[in-house]
Amino acid sequence: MASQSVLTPQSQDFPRWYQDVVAKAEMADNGPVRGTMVIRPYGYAIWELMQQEMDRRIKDTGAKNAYFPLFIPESYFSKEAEHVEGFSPELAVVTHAGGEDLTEPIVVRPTSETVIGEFMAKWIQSYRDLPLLLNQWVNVVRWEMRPRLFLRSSEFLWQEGHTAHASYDDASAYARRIHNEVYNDFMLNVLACPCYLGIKPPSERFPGAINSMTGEAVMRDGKALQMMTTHELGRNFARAFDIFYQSEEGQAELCYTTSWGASTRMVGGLIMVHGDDNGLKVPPAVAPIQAVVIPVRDESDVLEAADRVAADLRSAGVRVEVDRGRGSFGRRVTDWEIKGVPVRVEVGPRDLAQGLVTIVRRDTGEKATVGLGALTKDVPLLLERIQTDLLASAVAHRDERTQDVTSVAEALDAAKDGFARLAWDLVAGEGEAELNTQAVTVRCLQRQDGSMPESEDEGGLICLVAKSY
RNA sequence: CGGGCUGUAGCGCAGCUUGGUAGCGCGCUUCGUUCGGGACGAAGAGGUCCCGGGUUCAAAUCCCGGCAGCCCGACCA
Repeated sequence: MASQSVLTPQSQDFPRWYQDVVAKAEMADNGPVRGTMVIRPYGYAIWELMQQEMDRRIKDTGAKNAYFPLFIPESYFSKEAEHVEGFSPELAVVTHAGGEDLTEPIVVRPTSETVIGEFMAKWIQSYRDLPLLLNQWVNVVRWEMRPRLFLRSSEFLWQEGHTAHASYDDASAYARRIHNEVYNDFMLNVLACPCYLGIKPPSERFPGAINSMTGEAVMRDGKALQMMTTHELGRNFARAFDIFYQSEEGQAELCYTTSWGASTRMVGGLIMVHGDDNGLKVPPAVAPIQAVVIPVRDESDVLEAADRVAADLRSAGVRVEVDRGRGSFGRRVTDWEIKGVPVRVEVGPRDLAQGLVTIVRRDTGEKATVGLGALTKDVPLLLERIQTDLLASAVAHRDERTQDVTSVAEALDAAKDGFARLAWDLVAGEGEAELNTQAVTVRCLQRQDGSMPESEDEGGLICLVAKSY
């Protein structure tokens, strides 16, 4: 039997590896328009589980879901100077509709601060209306120069939260709560993707924000991927859209607003953090299929046993599927490995004769034989262990790929295959420009202890720099 | 927008130099044998050779003009 690689070429050529996995795991295809993406049912099932987990956390902070229009009058964008400048190059604009040229072009939303700002101004009258905490799950369009499936597509799905507050402190505290209790908690406990949390340097800030917080994950090849972002918008958008409230003292006051988002990019991040040359490794928390039962022979007693095993696991709360494919054993196993199903249960006559089945972990390849009666206890436990082990190995990989350095030159060297951590004072200004010449960017600023600074003015900050997707 | 490259079956490609019946691998369909780590045999289906024009008895192949896509930089969730 000739050995043959599932995925070629391998990790040396990472984007190509990535495309192969996405295609073979039946996650997504390129859409008919350059940069758009078709998400296939398996990829969407992962996204749905992510949505559920994140939506629950968002609602726990008191935010409510709503919906705002896809089409935004172009004039809304010009109301905030930095915002329009930042987004103009990547807007898709409708100029023609109903068989006529439009008098005012319509922008397909790249993000919804502007429309939502317009409505916040109408909805907020009194301090009693605050905080106003809104979220929406929608598609947005950004005409990027180099699209890549999941990581940066022209159209993508996301959650965008928009809130208005009476004070800077309240806005700031809420933004930090979202960043920690929603985003970081989700990344650690659901996606098992540890992120460096920090603030963006001014050069990388969201257009119109006074502060942008980020979570930067370390991909398998050492490059960075921004997994989510939370912006403090100060009073910039409130001023542009007249979002006032009447205070207890009867004064008209401008609101402080925030916005925060996380997108289908997380699916791509998941693949590139946990995947290997055999395909995906999907953490059990977001695995549409947590265990696949494979009858090793197409014989009725084996098939029946497989069905019983699946029924038992299902009743134990495991998302399970029986593989009734006709291919050879090896083919079927490989196909499930590519899809990253965390646990494989092999049901065959030799084991069955002794009342046993074989269970195999996708993440380590480790095999064990267990009694039929123990499965409903062992598989859920194993799924929990895989979830925590995936996080542990991602943390270890992140740390291996991060070097402490003491100069921009050393940082450039370290950024060839990972992150570099150094004093922000060494980088700010000319150092950042020098890094940029080698496609290395400042991913985030942190305090010495790794915690989130109030702002870049704090002094004594460190920065993490890397190449990014 | 700079610098490289490619358009031929669903996917990956050969054929083009030197014009002459549209090919290969994978995948797909049917039947049979298989099935504890990527099986095998037999038979089949599938084409606007990117588009337009030119040269020629004859163009995937030569000439001219378009268009599209990919990779490396600047943008970005």
